[in-house]
Amino acid sequence: MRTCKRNPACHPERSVAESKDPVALSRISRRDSSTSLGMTRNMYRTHDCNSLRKGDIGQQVTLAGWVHVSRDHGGVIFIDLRDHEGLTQVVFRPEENAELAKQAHTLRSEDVIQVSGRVAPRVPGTENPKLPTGDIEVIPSELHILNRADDLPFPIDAEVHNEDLRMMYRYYDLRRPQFAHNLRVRHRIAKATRDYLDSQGYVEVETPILSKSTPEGARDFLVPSRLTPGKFYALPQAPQQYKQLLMVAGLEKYFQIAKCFRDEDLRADRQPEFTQIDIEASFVTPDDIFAVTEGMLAAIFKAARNIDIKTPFDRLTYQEAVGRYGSDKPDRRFGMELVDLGDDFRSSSFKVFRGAIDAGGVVKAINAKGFAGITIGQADELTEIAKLFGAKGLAFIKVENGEWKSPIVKFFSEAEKTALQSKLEIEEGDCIFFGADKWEIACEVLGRLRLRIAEIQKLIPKSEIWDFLWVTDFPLFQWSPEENKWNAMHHPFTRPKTEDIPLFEAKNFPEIRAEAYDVVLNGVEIGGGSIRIHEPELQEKMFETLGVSPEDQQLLFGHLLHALHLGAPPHGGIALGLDRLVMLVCGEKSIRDVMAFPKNNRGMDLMANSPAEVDSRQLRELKLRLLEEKK
RNA sequence: GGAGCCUUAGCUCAAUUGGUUAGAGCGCCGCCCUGUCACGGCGGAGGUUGCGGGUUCGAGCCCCGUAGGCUCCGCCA
Repeated sequence: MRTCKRNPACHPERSVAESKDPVALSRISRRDSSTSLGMTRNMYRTHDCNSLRKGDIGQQVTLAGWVHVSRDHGGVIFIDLRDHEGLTQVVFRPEENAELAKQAHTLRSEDVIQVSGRVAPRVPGTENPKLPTGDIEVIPSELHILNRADDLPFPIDAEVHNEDLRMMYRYYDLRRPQFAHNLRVRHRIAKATRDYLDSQGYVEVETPILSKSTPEGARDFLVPSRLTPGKFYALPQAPQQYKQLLMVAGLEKYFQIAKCFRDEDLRADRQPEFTQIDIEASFVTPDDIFAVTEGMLAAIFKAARNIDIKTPFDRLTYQEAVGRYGSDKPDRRFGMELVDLGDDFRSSSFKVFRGAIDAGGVVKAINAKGFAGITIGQADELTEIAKLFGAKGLAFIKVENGEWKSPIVKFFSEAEKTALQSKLEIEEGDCIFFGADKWEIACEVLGRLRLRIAEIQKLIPKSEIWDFLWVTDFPLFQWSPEENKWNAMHHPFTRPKTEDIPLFEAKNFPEIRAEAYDVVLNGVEIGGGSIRIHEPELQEKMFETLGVSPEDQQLLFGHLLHALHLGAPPHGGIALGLDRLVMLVCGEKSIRDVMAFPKNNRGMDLMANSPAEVDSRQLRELKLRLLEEKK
């Protein structure tokens, strides 16, 4: 599975992003060829390597690029010359120019050369239909070796799994057509974003990178201040407060393609520095934010992939999403929804189910169609997952030969069995998994099982599906048992739903819903936002609930509170993760594949070798001293 | 902080149950080759099997430890 990941033949539905084939790159490049042609005509070249066609036969041209591959027949030598646009075959013939052919014998992959010569038709029968330039070749009269390449650390036209090594030679790895494609898609997405938001009257404003640490949220990256020794800037986790202050400033429609920084552990889709499409507007309701986001995403998909996505997006409340899919970012590309069995087991004699319900919890189940053949290893793995997310164990029923196979079936009454049968639409070959616990735990456990089972059963459709949806009405607060206090689920500036504000007064915190929303694509959260609190009293009440003392409120958020007192308009917005979006559009599994210079798992750049030690003089200037490492 | 998987030539991988001198393809070097497009042919160099220890007559393979990579959990308002 892994080895064929990038083989287009295995996945014809995949984007050319998956392709290592330079031919595929040429296809997408043509869209831009009019602009790139203009750029390439200079002292180094008259055309790019994806320009020449039959109609150019007879022309004198100059090309420059890398030796992609050379096929040396002893006599005639074929060079596939590669640049960012594509490939052109260059043919050295001893009988045409012996001296040049001799030189061409020495060419190796990745040497940088410049050739001048005439465009010729290929010998009939030797045209290459796989190349856009496959009808012609260039017969050079001049060859300049601009730069030789040493022995290569790894091949760029083959799959290399050693990401470590690739990161060390990132500038070389980026020559892969896959990256040429991904970085172009990223550019187009950024451009479409700017163009669309500009058309809607949004103004791009840059906010400070040297910012201030705040107690809530992720760990900050700190930057020591030389001019005020002992004090630190923080790199922004998001431009959140600045954009709200821009609303107070009367800007009304703001956006920014903003670098954000969070000092947390990394994942395939998480880097310490990443990019958000950050949007904020005044006098808006969630519907306004939904509309501009949908319009923007439609423009992005049109520009990047020429895909027309369906708008408006479906909406699910948090309750619905978690209740039906066991996740606040449901992947709806397959079924296996959670089914509630509370009504059927309320007075059951099966103590595990009855007990969960009596304790105020739920009984839910999913039906994995055709999964009765589950192996012992798979069952163990799923049980591990269930336990990891808080279940005490995992009960399941295999339906084989018309028989329900499970140690728990004997506890079920006939009525209960009938209810299961009809609600879960049980058929021969199915496998039913149960969750009986507090609502949150039962849902999350089944949600995780659902995703893993879908993976095992390969339920996610091969064809490209772009399932966007909004998840709305998130809880405002989340209880933290570790800190023994309420935390903001989104962030402390999120406004409660107006109809829930009375609950706020009654200190019924778990019931309060926020005017907060996430946009989800194929089970991945690609963005989230909220309507913000614009009333200073409500903001103070919010801080109070979160355990921020009045003194700290002034110290940490004084500027924001003052701003709210100076006529802040109602406002709200959203932020979308650009890297994740590009990743999905490119069909990649990691955001590292859509960033030019990402960090590895431990936050290190193996190419530049950062982070690195600094000179003791630099530390002295900052009035910093390193602590001795404890052994 | 925790779990899983991985680490054999520059790269991608192989090596029966623990058994001779650790192999192949690509790349590299040399020679040959005039229509290829993953060109082809012949030859060659290239290895402390991540590192340390243990079990054994014998370890790439089994055990313990350790380092690194990736994925996940925690964490990421």
